Amino acid sequence: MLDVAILGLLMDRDHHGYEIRSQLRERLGDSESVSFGSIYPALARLERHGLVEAVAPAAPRSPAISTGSLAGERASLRTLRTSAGLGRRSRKVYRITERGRQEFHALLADPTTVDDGRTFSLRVALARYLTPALRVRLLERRRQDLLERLAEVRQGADNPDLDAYARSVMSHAAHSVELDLEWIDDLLSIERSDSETFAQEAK
Amino acid sequence: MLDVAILGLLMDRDHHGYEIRSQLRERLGDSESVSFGSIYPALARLERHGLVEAVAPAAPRSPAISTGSLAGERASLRTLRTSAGLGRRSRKVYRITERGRQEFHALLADPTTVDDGRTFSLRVALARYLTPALRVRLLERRRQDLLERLAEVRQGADNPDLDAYARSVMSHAAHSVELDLEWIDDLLSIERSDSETFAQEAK
DNA sequence: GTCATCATGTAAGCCGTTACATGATTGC
DNA sequence: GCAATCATGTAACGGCTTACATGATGAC
Repeated sequence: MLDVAILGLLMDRDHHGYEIRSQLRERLGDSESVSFGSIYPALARLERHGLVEAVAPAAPRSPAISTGSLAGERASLRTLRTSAGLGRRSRKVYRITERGRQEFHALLADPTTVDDGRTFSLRVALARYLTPALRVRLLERRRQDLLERLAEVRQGADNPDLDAYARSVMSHAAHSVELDLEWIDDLLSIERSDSETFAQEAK
Repeated sequence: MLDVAILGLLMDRDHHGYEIRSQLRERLGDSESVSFGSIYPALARLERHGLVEAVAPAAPRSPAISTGSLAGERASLRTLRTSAGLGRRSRKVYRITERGRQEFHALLADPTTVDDGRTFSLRVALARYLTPALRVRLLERRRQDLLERLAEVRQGADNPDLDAYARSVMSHAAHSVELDLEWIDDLLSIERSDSETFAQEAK
């Protein structure tokens, strides 16, 4: 799922690795920060697979004429790692490729992966890249899972075998799932009113 | 954290591996079930470390006199794997040892591990095994972390750069954290009123 | 007699972490 | 000149999953 998240951020604009960590929290709502030891290898892998590419950032002074020499190689690497005059140096900025965009859409819509809370939130945060029909499918699937979970934790909350602390955990879990369900129902009703507004989507 | 969870279940009563998975959900509120491929190796490891031991379940007919022979070894294994006449067979039932109890308390109270939502819930579910002071420490730590997270997601919810879906994720995350905080504050006020009721705890 | 459920276990591998190594830039 | 922050990367390792292999019991 890290791959979808990174590709999702790059759909918006170019990023360098260090930045991606904070963006994951700020834009995609990721609660436990992923470590750099995950991010850099992931970017390298995505680059090897041709889904992203390193770019020379904006305002390229001395446009890096390739001389074919070793010196030229080093120079272009330096250019690659030089930022847009904003002070910082030695950044490696990545851009998503066309293949990356295709892969992103495929991963985001993949019906075989079962969502937990984290991946579901990630997908909703990127839901503008899904079709209305895929959004509804995503939401309804999660809704079904949460209804089952709700029945389970409600039973736990009423279980007299459990002590007060364990019951409290169960009852809080129930409230938490209820809140999630309200959220999903809100999102679903928005999807439905939208599709009424422009009565055009294929049934 | 699987170790604490398993040991926590065994603090209550003996369990066999297959049962532990369901108990994790039903009694400890674990939302994503851990697989058997995790549980059995964990039990084997705990047994190697002497924290749990396999027991011959109740009503041990033919008390398994050790003959030293290979046949005897097999027989005692069979006894070990025979359940308390409740139909089921070939279960391996585990009991926590004294060292296991010590280790359990140490792990549960360990101040060096930072809790995420999952481990925090687990610890609260097992909070009856903590002293009042340790419970308060656990709750207050988590409270602090959540306050920081709340500030972050509230900013995200107000960020006009984000589209409606991403903002919705942030705003739901905020509500979710608020619910968690209410829960924690409830638990804290209970802890405090309890310690007033029996005004005895060392300050 | 065969299917669903209960039950244990192993092996391969994924995905992520921590710890380490390196170095540039900014502010004091 | 030194510390804090920004920035990239590697290596070792940990924990958990999936898939596989095996087998007993109870229900139909």
